[in-house]
Parts: sequence; C-alpha cells; structure tokens
Amino acid sequence: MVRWEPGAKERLQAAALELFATRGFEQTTAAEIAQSVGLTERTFFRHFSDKREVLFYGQQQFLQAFVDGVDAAPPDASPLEVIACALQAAASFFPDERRAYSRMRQSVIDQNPALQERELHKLAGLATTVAGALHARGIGEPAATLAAESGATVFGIAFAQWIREGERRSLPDIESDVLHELLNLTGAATGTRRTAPSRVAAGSRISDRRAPAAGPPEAAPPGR
Amino acid sequence: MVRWEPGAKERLQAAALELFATRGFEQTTAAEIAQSVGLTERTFFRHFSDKREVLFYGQQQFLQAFVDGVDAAPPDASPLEVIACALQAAASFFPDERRAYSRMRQSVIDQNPALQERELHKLAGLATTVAGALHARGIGEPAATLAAESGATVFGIAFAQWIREGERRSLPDIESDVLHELLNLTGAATGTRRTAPSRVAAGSRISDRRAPAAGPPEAAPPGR
DNA sequence: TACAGTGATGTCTGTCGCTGACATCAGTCA
DNA sequence: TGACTGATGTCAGCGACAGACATCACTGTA
Repeated sequence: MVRWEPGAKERLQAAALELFATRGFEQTTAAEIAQSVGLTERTFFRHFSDKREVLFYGQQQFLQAFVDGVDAAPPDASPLEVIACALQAAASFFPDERRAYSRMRQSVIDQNPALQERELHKLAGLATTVAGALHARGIGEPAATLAAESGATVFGIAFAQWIREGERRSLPDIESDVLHELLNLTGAATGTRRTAPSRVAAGSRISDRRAPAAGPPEAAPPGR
Repeated sequence: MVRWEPGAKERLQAAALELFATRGFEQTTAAEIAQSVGLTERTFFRHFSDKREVLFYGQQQFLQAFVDGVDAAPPDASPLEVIACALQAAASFFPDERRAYSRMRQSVIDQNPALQERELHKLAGLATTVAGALHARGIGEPAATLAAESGATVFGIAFAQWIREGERRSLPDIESDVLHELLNLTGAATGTRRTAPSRVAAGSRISDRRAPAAGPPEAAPPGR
C-alpha cells in the first residue's frame, strides 16, 4: 500500500476551487481545504506559497506558450504582428472544452479583490516576460513594453469576452477581433479579418482620424 | 490642551514610508508604525484598511483628475485624443518638485511584490473608471476599455520613465512621447511630435499596412 | 452650568495566514 | 541491512486584521 495518495497538489487545487465557489474565498480557510483532501494546513502551504496561489499555480506553461508564440513569429514581423502570433499561440491553452471551467474560476476571482490583485500581477508578469522576448528580437524601449502590455490587454479583454455567458466564438477569433479593434482605435486597420464596429460610436469617431503620413521617422527624443 | 495631535493619517503615512524605506516593508509591523507616531496598532487599522493601503491612500484626487481630463476633452475628439487629454490632466498631480518623493515611494513599492500587486490593482481601477467615462461619451466596447487600458499603460510607462534617475523631461512631455510611440507601433502617427522608431522592426512591417486614407497633417491631439 | 452626545482613540481578545524546527515513516538504493 | 530521501504531520509562534467595549476631550443644548 502507498503511504500517500498521489497528486496532492491537484487535489488541493480542485478542492480549493470548489470550496471558494461555494463558501467564498475569505470564508474558506487553508486548513479546511487541506482537511477536505486529507492533508494538513502545513502541507497546503508547502505546495502553495500562499492561499491565493492555489488558483494560479500552473500558469507557467501558458506563459511559455505566449513566449513561444513570440519566438515563432517570422523574423521580419512588426511588434504587433509578433504579438498577434503570441496571442494565437497562447489561445491553444483555452480550447472550448475548458470554457466552463474557466468561467467558474473567473467568477471566484471576480468576487474577491485579493484574487484580482494576484491575477493582475500574473498578467503584468506576462507582459514583462513578453517584453523581454521582444527585446531579444531587437525591439527597443518603450516599443517592446508598449507592445507587450497591449498584448496583455488584448488577451485580457478577449478572455473576458470568451468567458461571457452566451459567447460562442473561439478565443483566437475573439483575440483577433479585439486586436483589430485596437488597430482601428489607433487609426490603422489591417488585412484579413475586419471587425464590425462593436457598438455605437466604436467606428464612427475613429474613422475620421487623419492618417499619419508615415513620415521619415527620425529625431528620437533624448530619453531613448 | 488638545487630546489628540491632528493629522493622524498623514503622520502614519509619513512614518510608514520612512520605515518601509529603511527597514523594508515586511520587516516593519503595523504596530511599529503606529507606535512611532504615538498611536496604537488598532488605530492604524482604523485609518487604513490594510498595511499596504498606507502607501496608496489619497489617490482619489489623481483618479478624479484623470476623469476630469476625459470630461474636458472636446466632444468630437477620438477616444485616443480623449485619453491624451486625460493624461495631460493627470500629470498635473506630478510637478517636478514631487519627483524625489515619487522616486522614493516607488523604490519601496518596487521592492515588494505585495505592494506591486496593490499598485496594479489601483491602476486597473483607474482604467475601469476611465472606461466608464468613455462610455458616457458614447464610446462602445471594446473600444472604451481598450482605450482606457492603453491610457493606463502609457501613464505607467511614462511615470516609470519620469522617475528614472537622470530623467529631466516633465511628465506631460514623456507621456506625449510614449503616446506617440504607441501610435507609431500600431502604424498611425499623428501631428506634431514624432518619435523615432525605437529600434529595428518598429516601422518596418507596419508601414506596409494599408494606410488609412491620410488626411492633412492637421489637428494635433488636443491634449496639449 | 450641567449634561448628554460624538468621535478619535486605547484595550482586550480572538481568528487566520503563514513559517521554522523537528519528527515520522514508506520506499529506494548502495 | 542500513543509510538516505521525500512527502507528510506536529508544535509553537509571529503578525495582520477585526469585533466589542471603554475612555475622554470637545461640542452643542437645555
């Protein structure tokens, strides 16, 4: 006979999500989570650095997928095209089967500021990492950070939409729409998929922007 | 004689920053902060909902300035022009005299993940509020959120640069540069201040996007 | 002038997140 | 067979925070 049931970490994660969903995050103690799967509080904290982390552990691979997407982009791609690649690559982590689970998890997070803070922190870490990958492609600052943060923003908005009740489109499709909307916003629209103006003024005011003569870009500001 | 020294909250804030800077955030207990200004731990927590909040309390006015900037934008301004207005309005909270203080405060935050989380949460709250203000102008989703998040990103990057040792430009100037860099990135650059492509690919692929029918190089963003 | 609020504070006590130190014990491997 | 390892349990303690209640200068009012 085995001394310990295997997969302690996964069992703790599942139990935690379940308890958080039913009782609420703050009303659930770490000791309760541990007990519910036959472990002790001490063991819980050996697996997770803190109580919130039980909901966030394992995003390493997601982050890696994002970075892989960056690295897989063609060498002559513009920063935003690189981001588009990364977004598509990352979306592979969220097949439609996972939608219900993601929805449940997110509803727990949405109900607790402490969890929201952790989520934002993770997303910021993603942006930082992606910015690093962009640096490695020779992209400077602040372009790299700007592009990375924009990517994170697009992902966040697209994910939130993907989760929304009644939404049928796949995550990559939504990502693509949101990214195009971003280009729309800033006055440049591109290529294949065109986004319908999502609501009222979305496309109206935007479209009357004078477009920038993509002039000879010289004379950088001193800061960099 | 008075029973209590006035300005308990401000005294706590000042003492906290001082102690955090010297001993570190985690090495400083709430009780110590309180004692250092002749108060008790209990009183500390009556003024601040949690230990981190002592560094963030009072940003209400900053947020309000941002929103006021949105509301003050001309009615026919594009979302990004509105954001430009808001950025300029918000910058009034950070005159050059405040740079040293901001730098110190930020160095404390940068050294502690818990504080970074709170900062990100506040910034996200800003974006949410601004998105609401954009809705009120008739801008739909996801344009409003996209614009608001972009504004928050630009502010964050600009602020970080403003704080940087050796930086001399004013915050509004940096904001303007970063915002233009964002437009550059997405292929649209506008009006007056042109930013050089930050490095290699910045302008390459982008420039072959079908340029949105270029208008006269008129109308600089109203923000400045 | 007495006196009942009011509000900022202190005191006491308790819960929970989290940690260090140490013990346990099934399985592994020399 | 015996040392070693790794996942776990036990114990004790710190610090963040919250509820309940007491205190007491100050204020307005009768």
